[in-house]
Amino acid sequence: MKNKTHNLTSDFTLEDFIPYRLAVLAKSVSTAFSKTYAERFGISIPQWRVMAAIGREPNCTASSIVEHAAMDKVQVSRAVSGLIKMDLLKKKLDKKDRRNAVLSFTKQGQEIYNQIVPTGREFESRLMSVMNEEEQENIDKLLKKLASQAKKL
Amino acid sequence: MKNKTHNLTSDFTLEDFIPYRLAVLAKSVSTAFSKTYAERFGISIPQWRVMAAIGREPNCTASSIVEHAAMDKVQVSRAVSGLIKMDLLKKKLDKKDRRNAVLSFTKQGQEIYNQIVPTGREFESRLMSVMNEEEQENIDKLLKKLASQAKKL
DNA sequence: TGATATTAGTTTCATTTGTAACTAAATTCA
DNA sequence: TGAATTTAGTTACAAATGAAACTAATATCA
Repeated sequence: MKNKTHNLTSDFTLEDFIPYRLAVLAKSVSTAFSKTYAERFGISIPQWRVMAAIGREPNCTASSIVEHAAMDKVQVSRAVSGLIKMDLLKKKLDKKDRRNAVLSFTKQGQEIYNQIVPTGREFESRLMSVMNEEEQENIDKLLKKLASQAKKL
Repeated sequence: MKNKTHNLTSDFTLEDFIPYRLAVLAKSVSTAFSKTYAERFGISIPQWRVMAAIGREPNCTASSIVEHAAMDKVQVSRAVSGLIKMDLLKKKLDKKDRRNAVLSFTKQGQEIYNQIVPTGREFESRLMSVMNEEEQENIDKLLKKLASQAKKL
């Protein structure tokens, strides 16, 4: 590992800077991944997340998606309304508390979800295929550490 | 490591999905990092990258920034023009080839750069402080592998 | 030479995203 | 009860981003 203890501005290299590297990597992964489904299914990245969240927890509310998909309520609202227009989702008001809207797949939406998940898994496994088992365990652990630390900063 | 070999959609969890985890982590790191300089210096993330690139290679052109900062030419153009308005950068046309504009810091810009780099280093080292030396070497190596693989997908 | 293509960078316009204000329903509690 | 607050979700407006068209300068080569 390079010595990174400096007092001045000498030798500062963007390419080695972790926040920059994470941003570039995440963007490159997201872009490549979205190409595996964007034109095929006509959905965006936030819509993919919403589909995944509903697949995991059918009949959930938008608030539950906010909690599980790292999106704010505006993003969820927009993604959901797009998916409803595409007839992939339906929503019905909870009779007990009419603020809550319960979300579920339409028949079509369920079919697309069933195709989307294996596509995602395959992409992930191709991405991870450059690492052996031990390395995969390591990256899992290290990303967790970083994520937890990032939230504190 | 969890078994991720499935045929169907059972047990698909967004929280465990690497493309998602990278996106969430990168965003959380970027947001936290930009808070260390955004209001203090009044610059945006793309502007930070441009400052870093020029600090590394003074008197470079916008095209050189495109190559070293993972930004497209529109982003660079906009960031540069903002920094010029703020009087942190100046640009002069190359007499030999008047398409090229050579970029350099103003006195003010150099001063801000001199503060910005230690701030970035400090942020990075706080972020990385949750990992020991070996783990830091590992994450460096694994992010490189992932970045290289992502470009191929 | 001069028509065509390439390169550097900017501008324009459409889409996306973020922030704040808003509606509607339910809850709290004096 | 009923006024004030909270919660769920939407809408509206501003700022950021992306894609494509554009300007200006240089290079290519018939």
